[in-house]
Amino acid sequence: MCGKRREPKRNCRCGCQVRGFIQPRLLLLLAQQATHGYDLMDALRSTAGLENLADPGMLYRTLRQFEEAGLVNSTWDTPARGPARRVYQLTSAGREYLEWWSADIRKTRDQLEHFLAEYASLTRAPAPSPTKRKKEKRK
Amino acid sequence: MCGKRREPKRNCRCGCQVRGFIQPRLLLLLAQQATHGYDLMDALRSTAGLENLADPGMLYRTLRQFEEAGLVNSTWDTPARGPARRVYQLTSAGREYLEWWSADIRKTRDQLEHFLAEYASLTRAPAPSPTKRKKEKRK
DNA sequence: TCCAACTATATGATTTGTTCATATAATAAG
DNA sequence: CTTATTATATGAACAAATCATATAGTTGGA
Repeated sequence: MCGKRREPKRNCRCGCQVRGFIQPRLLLLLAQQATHGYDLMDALRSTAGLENLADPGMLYRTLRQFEEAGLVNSTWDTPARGPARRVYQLTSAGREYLEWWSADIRKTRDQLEHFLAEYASLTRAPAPSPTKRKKEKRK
Repeated sequence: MCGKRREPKRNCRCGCQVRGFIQPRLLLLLAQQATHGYDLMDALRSTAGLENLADPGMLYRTLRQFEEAGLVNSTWDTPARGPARRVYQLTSAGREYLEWWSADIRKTRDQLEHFLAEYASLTRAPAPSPTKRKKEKRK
């Protein structure tokens, strides 16, 4: 199902995507090495399953937001050849935020794990006896 | 960071959320047992970390979309006491879609796992030697 | 030399998903 | 007779993601 079952789009939003996953990905890449937007885009594109995170629009906007929020600093790099590039480097606030993200992502992973376990137990027991969900009356 | 660092909201969207995660959750619940919206809401609310998926607006809209897409059928149940309730039951198309979702969620979990592994390796090696990312020139 | 492809950054418009607010109605409890 | 609970639902507002497009310098080839 894709909303109203329209024509298949080039980049269908259907399916499981982690909201804002571009943020921790970028922070992690910048934690590994200070670099510029285009390079980050390349890095995302070459990571399996993250190709669609590499929309230039999202990417550059996110980097600007990071800077506004003080998570990164940027300086212009004018290399001998090629156009100028804005190089971003993580601040300590950015590192903290990355830390927070990783804790958050751990929680989300646990939720997905929980879902998968439930689904597996369902498919193992093909004839589900109608197990009534109890609803505990509050107070 | 929360967009533009505004006042804390009651249900801040910040953080890692799986886009559309209410969909597989509902399908799984309905695969376990045919039931109505309010009961599904209760079930979601009692699952840790999924409380905010239980917005009535989202929930009822999603159920209607499911029906439009042929993933569920609904019938009215008018119990001896209490207001009428629309009971949803999963169709075979719905079961297929749930299957597809579980495969998709597995992928997402793997991505999160990959992120966490990378982050862990970064924090294990506190002084990151500037490991240049190679960019393979395409043809 | 001109044109295409690549590197690099950026913004506007639109769509979709989520949240918030609110409406309805029947029943149950005090 | 008022309030709380059960139950379904819609409209408005907002946020995130996508799609489309703009720019400009560089590199390589015809």
